[in-house]
Amino acid sequence: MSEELPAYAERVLEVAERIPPGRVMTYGDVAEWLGEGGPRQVGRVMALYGGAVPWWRVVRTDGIPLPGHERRALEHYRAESTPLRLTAAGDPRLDMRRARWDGSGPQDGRDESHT
DNA sequence: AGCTTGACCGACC
DNA sequence: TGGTCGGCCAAGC
Repeated sequence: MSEELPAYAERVLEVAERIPPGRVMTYGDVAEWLGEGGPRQVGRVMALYGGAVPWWRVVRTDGIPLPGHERRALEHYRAESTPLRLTAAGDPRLDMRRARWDGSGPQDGRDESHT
């Protein structure tokens, strides 16, 4: 029989669902936490099957909202109180320093050092 | 078997 | 802040 969902993809989605609200992980973080594959592989999985999980919590390291879904993503970020930051150009980007979640330990740490 | 592409990343300027 | 470059790994052609 054939698997509709590759085992690797299943693991990636599992991690994505594990990310607590108000927090995000980068593609690279997911790959590293998973211990296999790379950012691009994670990105591929998200592109294909990401619709079934909180895809807006998996982002690029630069914190730029997913192109093409910015509106949807920003709505979620606002609802989850995800740390955002406004650029000089006025573009909303994720405040990665505060929003990034390494996946280890409890989901806190939104307050560390200031600026 | 070789080249291109992609929901990437880090270094550099 | 933003553009370029090299590296990365798997899928498609």
